[in-house]
Amino acid sequence: VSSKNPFEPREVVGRRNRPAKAPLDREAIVAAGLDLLTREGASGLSLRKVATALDTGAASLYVYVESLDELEALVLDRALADVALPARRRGPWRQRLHAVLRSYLEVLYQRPGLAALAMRTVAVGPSGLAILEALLGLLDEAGLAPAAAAWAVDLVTLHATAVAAEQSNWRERGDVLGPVARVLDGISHETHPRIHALRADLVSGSGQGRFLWAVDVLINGLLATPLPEPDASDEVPAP
Amino acid sequence: VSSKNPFEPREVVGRRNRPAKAPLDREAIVAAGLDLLTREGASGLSLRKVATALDTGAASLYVYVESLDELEALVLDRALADVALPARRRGPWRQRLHAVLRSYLEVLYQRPGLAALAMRTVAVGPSGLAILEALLGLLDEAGLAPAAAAWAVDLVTLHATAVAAEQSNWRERGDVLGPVARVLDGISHETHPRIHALRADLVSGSGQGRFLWAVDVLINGLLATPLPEPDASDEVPAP
DNA sequence: ACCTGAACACCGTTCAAGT
DNA sequence: ACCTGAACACCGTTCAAGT
Repeated sequence: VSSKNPFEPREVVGRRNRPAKAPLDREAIVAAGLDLLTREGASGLSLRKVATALDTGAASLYVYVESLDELEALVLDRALADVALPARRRGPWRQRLHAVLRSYLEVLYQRPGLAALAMRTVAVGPSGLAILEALLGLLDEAGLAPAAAAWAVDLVTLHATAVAAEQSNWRERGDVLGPVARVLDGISHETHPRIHALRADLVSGSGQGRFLWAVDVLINGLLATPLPEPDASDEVPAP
Repeated sequence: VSSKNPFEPREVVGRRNRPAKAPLDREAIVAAGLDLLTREGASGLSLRKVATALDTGAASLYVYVESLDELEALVLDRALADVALPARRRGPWRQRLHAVLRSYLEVLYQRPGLAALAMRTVAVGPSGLAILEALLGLLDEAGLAPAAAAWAVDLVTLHATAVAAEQSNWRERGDVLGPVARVLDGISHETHPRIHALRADLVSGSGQGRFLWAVDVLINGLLATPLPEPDASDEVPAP
């Protein structure tokens, strides 16, 4: 059978038999999810789109993944593998701490929608745990008591995640900060004297500069603030 | 016509003519939205559900509201009207600052889904501006330079919002912190010595206690950290 | 055991048609 | 000017039916 004739019906290879396409697999699902998220943003990570990318139907994914929530947690942890952790214990701890947090921020910021995802998911996969372990080490080097370091690591990662989420949002909608600045410019001195006076300062500075300043605020505050007494009641910690 | 007979067909009042139901109106739409959000959580605030609550179709809302995004911003600001701001300038500023932030946290925390909404919306409505103005005053009392107060107010509200979002999330899913604690308990001392050692401290303390401690960390850090030089480049601020 | 299509119960937004 | 129903292009999840 000479099959050079272009008009002859092409032999339709069953989609299932194409060796190029990896068979369905938890790994492949997570990889496709992260890929879609990176390329299309928050709305790209849906079970239906992941399924389409893998040449199947959404229902088929449920064999490998319990729900969209679980897939999101897996995608987040896979992305967090890219966070650069300090290899050796060299140089000032503050610099290394800055570097880890900046890397974390960047990983979240580079994938639109990933930060929002991190806000609603506790990262306890292998990558998340590695970051946690590294941060605990750095906070120990900083001189924090172990129990304080435990609370501090939460504070510091929550801050970085929130900043990434806020900024990713602005970017995804296109408005960087312009509309806010315009609102602030319209604020009357009579009703809101402080906002009026500070209207420029409120939106000043680059995201990067403000983030690193905030990290220093956190570090300096942590060094200056002891844990509250482990009293049974919920009292205000002593200043 | 004696209409006491219960079997007589009730006179069906045209839905449009019932005086009990307020006519469509931006105010009514926002009120219905906040009501749904409060009672049903994040998934309660949808254009279709608001429309059903107001006895109309989703399309009708577009006369009064540009999009779901705009409705969300309006609902957020209306909810923020409940935040308690200090009436007079009495008592230590730190206590009043704690009180404002705790009230803000509570308002967000009491309406499931509102915190997540606040994470993706800049609150520049009347209520949001009133809170901003009050916080700027308190940070001025604390002794911060005006420009520092401008950045600080952002840092402090972002933190409170993020904490509310994180905790609302846990509550909405039912798992308070148990699953995380179980994961941490399974962490090996060999691979993650610090996480293993601190597995109890990482999840210890009440949300309230941790929040107030974190606020003090922020305040103390702000008092100890000057703004970076307004250099053109994005340098790390001096510690 | 794995995969599938169809169905269910939802979304935001648009638009032609009515009053 | 305001309201409406229907349509469009999506969702996550379930389930009976196939192999």
